[in-house]
Amino acid sequence: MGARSYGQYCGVVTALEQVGERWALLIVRDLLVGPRRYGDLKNGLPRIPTNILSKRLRELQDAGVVRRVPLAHRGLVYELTDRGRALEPLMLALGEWGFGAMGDPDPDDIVTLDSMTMAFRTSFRPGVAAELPDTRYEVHIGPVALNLAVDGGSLRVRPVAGGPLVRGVDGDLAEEADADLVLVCGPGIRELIAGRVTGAEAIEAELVSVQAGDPALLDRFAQTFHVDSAPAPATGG
Amino acid sequence: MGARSYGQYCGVVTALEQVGERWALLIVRDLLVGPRRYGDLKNGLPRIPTNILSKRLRELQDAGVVRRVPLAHRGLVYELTDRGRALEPLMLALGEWGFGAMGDPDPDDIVTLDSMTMAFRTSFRPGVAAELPDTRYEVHIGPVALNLAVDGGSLRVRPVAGGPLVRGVDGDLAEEADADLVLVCGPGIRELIAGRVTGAEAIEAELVSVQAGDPALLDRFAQTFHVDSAPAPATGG
DNA sequence: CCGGATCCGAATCGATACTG
DNA sequence: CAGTATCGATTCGGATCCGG
Repeated sequence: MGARSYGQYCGVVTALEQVGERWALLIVRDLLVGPRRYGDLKNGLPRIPTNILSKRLRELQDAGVVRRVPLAHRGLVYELTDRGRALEPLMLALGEWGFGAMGDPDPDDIVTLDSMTMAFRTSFRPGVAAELPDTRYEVHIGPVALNLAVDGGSLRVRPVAGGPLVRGVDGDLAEEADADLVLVCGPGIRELIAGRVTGAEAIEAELVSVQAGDPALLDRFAQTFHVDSAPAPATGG
Repeated sequence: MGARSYGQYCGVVTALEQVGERWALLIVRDLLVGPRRYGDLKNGLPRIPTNILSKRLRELQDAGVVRRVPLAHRGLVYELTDRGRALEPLMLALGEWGFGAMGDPDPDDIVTLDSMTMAFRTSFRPGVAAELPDTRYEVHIGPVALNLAVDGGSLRVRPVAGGPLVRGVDGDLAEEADADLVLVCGPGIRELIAGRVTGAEAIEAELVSVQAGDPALLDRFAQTFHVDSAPAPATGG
């Protein structure tokens, strides 16, 4: 038994020993979005030391969470195994709980494509969405631009091709026209997702700005993507 | 922003910064069972250095997860705030995922009352239990003895009064008679909870030993307390 | 005994530089 | 691109000590 073991025979301990080290779950978070190269991960986690990234990837492979896959021509990607993908419910629970503690960003906090992708997956409510018309949202938040396609009770999150707001200058508006609602927002979007403001209030307070589409769709957006600020503990304990 | 910050504006990061440090979630795990004194926590986590326990408790208070409550006469207990209790779904997800990676215990791994209590909460299936007759189980696993009272779709886990198997010598069998099934088991109980063996097979392989009650109830136990070895990832991503 | 605080060696982490 | 090597800064772990 390693000196760094928690020394208990318990599922929680086993989990923490496999994915509880610093940075490990953030690597998993990004890999839940899709396979990533070493450099992608490094870019998505700018403050991770490269030696730690390397070490964690080896540990995650040893734990059977991550797999190394050679790419067709050259290079390679890391991807989650089935066991790694089974961490998704845990990741969503973590993001949901953390949402309730988010304040305003520190001056040099960054926002990444993968973290926002998982954030929208976290707040997505399939049951509610299934009762609403299919809708496509385009959300710009800082340097990140995402396309959210709600289709029945399922959600697909993709980066907007061409990046944030650099389209349109040469007439390539095909995709933008695709979205029913195009939003530009900042951290204040939390208020909308937490249900602390209505769509109209969010626009009024300039928490979000509607670039295209019917502003009334903002309330549908808020119903679809919602996190309770004070999640109720599970019953039956 | 601290040098130890992950530097991202993201719910997962916020959560990890509040409860992602070493030992923090194990403290929360034990507090999910009930309020605990400093010495209780130290006992339940024998390998935690006392300075770390002290530091974590302060951090968890700063994060609004834990509260310090003076006791009636003297002493004090730590207890979870509402926000701390909201970590229960996360904890169950962690325990469930970790269950699938548990092997046999290391020679000096220990088992504690609180970790086993959370383990049974993790594997409890309210929906299944509601379809089955109410049942009371008494489970002895190493030094730990628990009483599991399944009542409709809810579960109550309590330590067996008097501790493990020291009752009976003086005729105090009132509580034991209360249980419909009394089990003594070791790590092999995993096989039963994972559904890899039937109740009869578990007895045959000596994974569990039935001290009292109808051995046929073992299958009801396995239906009630069950963890899928390969949990399916959530859909809709 | 309870609830910590203090001290110190060992291990880990973070930042930067460097290599196939 | 995909890491390894190195080294100072932190944190962790283990033990001891202290006040009530």
